[in-house]
Formats: sequence, C-alpha cells, structure tokens
Amino acid sequence: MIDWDDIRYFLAVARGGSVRAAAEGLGVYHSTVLRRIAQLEERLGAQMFEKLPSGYRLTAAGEEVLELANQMEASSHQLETRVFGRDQSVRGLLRVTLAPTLATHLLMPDLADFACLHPDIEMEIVSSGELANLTNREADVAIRVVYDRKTLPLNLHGLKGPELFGGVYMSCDRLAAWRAGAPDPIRWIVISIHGIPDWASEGEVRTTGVPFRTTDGEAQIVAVRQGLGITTLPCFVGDADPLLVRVPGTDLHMYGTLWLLTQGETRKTKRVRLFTEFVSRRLSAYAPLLAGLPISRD
Amino acid sequence: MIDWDDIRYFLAVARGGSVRAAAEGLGVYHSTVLRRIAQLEERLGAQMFEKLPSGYRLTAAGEEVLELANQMEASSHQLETRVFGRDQSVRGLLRVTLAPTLATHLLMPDLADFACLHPDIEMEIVSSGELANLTNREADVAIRVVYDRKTLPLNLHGLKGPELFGGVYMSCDRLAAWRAGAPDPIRWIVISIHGIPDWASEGEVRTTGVPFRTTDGEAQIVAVRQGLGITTLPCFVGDADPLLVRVPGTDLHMYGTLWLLTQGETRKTKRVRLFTEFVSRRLSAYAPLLAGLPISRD
DNA sequence: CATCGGTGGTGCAAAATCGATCCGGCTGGA
DNA sequence: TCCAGCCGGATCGATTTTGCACCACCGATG
Repeated sequence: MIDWDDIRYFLAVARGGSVRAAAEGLGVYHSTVLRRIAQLEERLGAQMFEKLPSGYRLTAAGEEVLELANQMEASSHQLETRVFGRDQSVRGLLRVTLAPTLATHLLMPDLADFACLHPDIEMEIVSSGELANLTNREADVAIRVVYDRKTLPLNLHGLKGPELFGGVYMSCDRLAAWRAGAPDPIRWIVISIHGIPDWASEGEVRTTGVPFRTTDGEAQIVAVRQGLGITTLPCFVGDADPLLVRVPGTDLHMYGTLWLLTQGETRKTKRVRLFTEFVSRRLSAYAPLLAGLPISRD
Repeated sequence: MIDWDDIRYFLAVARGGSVRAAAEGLGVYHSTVLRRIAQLEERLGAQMFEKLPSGYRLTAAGEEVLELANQMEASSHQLETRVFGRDQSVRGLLRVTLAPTLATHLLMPDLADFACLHPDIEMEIVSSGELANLTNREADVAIRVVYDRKTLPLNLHGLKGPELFGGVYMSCDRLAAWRAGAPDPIRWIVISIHGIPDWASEGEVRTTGVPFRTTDGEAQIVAVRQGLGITTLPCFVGDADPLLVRVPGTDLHMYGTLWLLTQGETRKTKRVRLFTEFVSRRLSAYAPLLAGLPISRD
C-alpha cells in the first residue's frame, strides 16, 4: 500500500518543478522530499519524474498520476473546510427529543421562537413515546423529566431545570354538577400502563371502583375535559386548561425534575449551546407554573 | 496540514468499528492507530469518533469526513490501477483471486506451469474464502463461478469460460458396504451455511435425517472420503478423486459458469493478457471434466 | 576562468514514530 | 457468579523518519 501522504509530496514536486522548490513549499528539507518521492516510485513500481539536472519533470506516467492526485487533494481540501466549517457555523441540523406532553402543552411556542430566532438551524423534534438514545445520536438534546437523579446516564451531561409538580384534576362543569348532587359516577381516568398513583387521593369527591383506561396522554386529557372523571396531570397541563380545576381537597405531588441532557461530543457545538441556553432560560420562567403555584390568567 | 495517510487510518477505524480491528486490517499495532487518529483529530480540531468502551463510533463530524475519505480512497485506488495499467513489462507482480476449491483441486498445477513459463512474473494467489475486490486492486484477475450472469459487476471485463457441473458423491468403500447391507446410517454432509441443495436427491441410497455439518469445503471432502455419507461436490472434485463415486441414481446439476474477470485499466497490461489467455486455454481443455463427462483415468 | 545561484544526491545524528506489552474496564456467555 | 474475550489507554525501548550539513554538478555571468 502506498503512503497517501507521499501524494502530497508528489503534487508539490510536480507543481514546483524541483525537489527544492517543493521542499520549501512543504516546509521540510529537500532531502525529505527526495526520499518520499523515491519511496512513492518504488511502491508504485514506476518512475513519476525524469531526473534532469535542471529539476524534476513529470513522465507520462506521472502526468496520469497527477490527475488523480489532484482529485485526492480536492477531496482533502473539501474535508478540511467541511470539518472546520461545521464547528463554528450555526447552520445545520439540531435534533431535540422530549416527552409529547411537554412539547404540545408547554414548550412548542418556545421551540417555535427558537426556530424563528435562528432560521439557519434546521430543527427536528423527536417526540415519540419512547426515549430517544442520545448516545446513538438519535437526538442532540433531550429534555427529560427525571424522577431519580441516580437514573441519569453517566455518559451524558445534564443541566438541571425546575421541578415539576402534578395534581388531581377534573372538569369545572363536572365539579359544579357534582356539587349540585348529580348522581352520575365519577371515575378515575388512568393511563393503562401507569394505574392510579399512590399519592393521589380523591379529595372531597368519591369515585366508583372501575377506572377508565386510556393508552395515550392526549386521550386522557380529552376524557377529563369531557367530565368523565378525575385524573392526575402535571400542573402545567391542568392549571393552564381553562376547562379543568384541581379537585378540592387534593394535594400536589412532585413528578420529578426537568433536565436538559446533552452528549459529550455534540455539547460543544454552537447550535447545541444556543439551544440549551435558550430553553434553560424559558424553563426558569416557567418554574412557578411547573411547580403548580398560582398563575394569573388573562 | 493534515497527514493524508491518517485518512487511511480513519477509514480503517470507521469500517472496523474499533481501533484494534483497524490495526489488524492495516497490519500495524493498535497503539499506532490510536496515535494516528488522535493526531488527525488534533489537526482537524474536531472529534471524529466517540470513544466508547465497546469501540470507536463515528461522530456527526466523522460521518461527514467519511464521505470525503471515501472519495480520497477511490482516487488512490484509481491512481494505483492506472499506474499498474501502464506497465507493459512482463516483469512484475500479478495477483490472482479464485475460490479455494478451484485452486487446490483444479488449477494449482496450471498456475505452477504459468509461473514456470514466466519466471519474471511474481505471482500472488489470493484464495481466501471471501471474494477479493478487483476495483480495490486487491487482485488483478479473478476466476469466479458465476451463477447468474446478471450478477457480474458492470465495471469489470469478463471472459467466459466453460460451464461447471456438480453431482452427489460418496466413498467407494461405503457404497460397497451399503450394497452388502451394512446397517450404519448414511448421512448428508453439508456445509453449514449452504444446507442441502434442492436439486440433490439421494438416489438409490437412503440417508438418516440428521445431517453432518462442516464449515469448510476441505473438511467436507475429507468427511465424504471417510465414508461418513453422501454430499454434493463439483464434478472436477468428485470425479477426480479415486476414492469417490457418484451415488447411483443421482443426477448432475449445473453449478454455474466460470468467468475470468479483469479490471478496465489492468486488462491492457502484458502480464494480465498472458495470464488470461493461458488460463483460458487450460480451462477449455478442462471443459469435459468440469461438465462431468466421462474421463479416462490412468 | 572563477563565481554564484540553482539543481539532485548522500551520510550521520537527532527526533519522531512505531512495535510490543501491560493495564483496567466492559460485556456476554458459562 | 466468574471468567474469557473484547475494548481503549499508557508506557518504554527499538526503529524509522527527518533535519541538517556537505558534496558534485550544471549554466549563466562577469
């Protein structure tokens, strides 16, 4: 196998016309160039240059090689400029993964703002049900609700956000009807895989024993809006929904803490830094809402 | 300026998935690869790989580099091919790739003859299990069994050879014993990855349901010689082996067609032309044997 | 004819690279 | 649970490559 770096020396000699001129351009001694060219010719089994007293001149074989050598140089230059360019340029793809509830009920306006602010950043929101794997580079940034800090992957870098509380909610109309003595049963609305959280009490209202199960968080919200019963929701969903109220006599409970997670490599890029700083600021502003503190509605 | 040769190391790691695998392929120690990659990353000012416990994985930057690195490799291969293609002297290297079975059981004497005839040609037989890549200049000439003409690479030049038939064989002794009524079971001997070809019947003999599996063609031949059972073999192997006979009642089946493949640039060289013409003649002479026609033995 | 600025080529010591190990961590199968 | 087989990383002589000085040669020039 030839040494690819010898091609660089070959190009320098072909252009400089002499070993010494090439050496000067390459910043090495001419003897080095001499040896590298000799090595290249030996490995290729052909003379690239005629060794004239006036300098090195390309042979016919050398002319043919020159063409491919130029190609290699072009690729090399392109490689360098691309790597160098990507580091500091804002332009490029940024993939963010977060829970669907966070996206639809809280952060989508902020993501939109960020996209407006940086039109060169191509954004991709990976908001499927499952956790995207940052290590596999399925996403560059993850916004996660972490229940136990110890469950954070060690290889990821975390930026802690505000804490997230949840409560028990029901429809305003249903609550009014219940107070008026409506006989219809009030049911627990739960997401199938979760069940009724142990911290959630029924407060003043009483539910029937048969829960109403949904598979999807969105369906759960629609169901509770319809007055089907009571359910647990993050405060930023329940409090922000004008059709819902907290069930009297129930308490808040901490869901977990929001974390902004990034991966070692990608963390250093400008795009990721811009995004994490932006979202971090917005999350701080949301802290009272997330904590379930009273919010003024207009 | 980056060392172009480091790109070769980069490619090896990107393909091998680990520093050690790359080192193996490059024929150097893994510490060398480690240093070259570190040097490349330092000079480019960007991480090309994520250093995971399970190996090296390309970063986003690395993915972009990979594309250009492949371009450089293509240029390099083309360069080597072109230089080789200009070489009209008989003296020099000639690399031939062919299936191990073809080499050991059929063509080795012919290759030896050719080497004797042209002592100036340094020959290298690349007869590993896997197909050598002519475009990568791993070999100059390939002798292949082609099952479907459409699978021939378009960029290669093909010279069609005789057709190749196979049959079902067993040991003479075992057949005699079976005729004498020996109770020992006769088994199918198959190469693990292939299984029993659908065209192969058991003829007059009956086999037990449990096949005997080998991973290697040579082991398969030894097994059938030992009288372990019956197996499918190319006729040039089975008919030429005095210890083996075709299983009565079985038919021949076409394996494929032999092709002499050469690459565009190298086809013009004297060495390659001499070799292809020589082998082509020898193969024609073998046509009856390859087709499974009766051959006189002496 | 001597000189000067250019060329390629060579020998030797310094410097950089590589080979060869050893080590600790991770993983998957026994 | 342990252990074999991977992996990357660190280290230290040995080897290769490079820097550097020096040489012979050629042609132009005064």
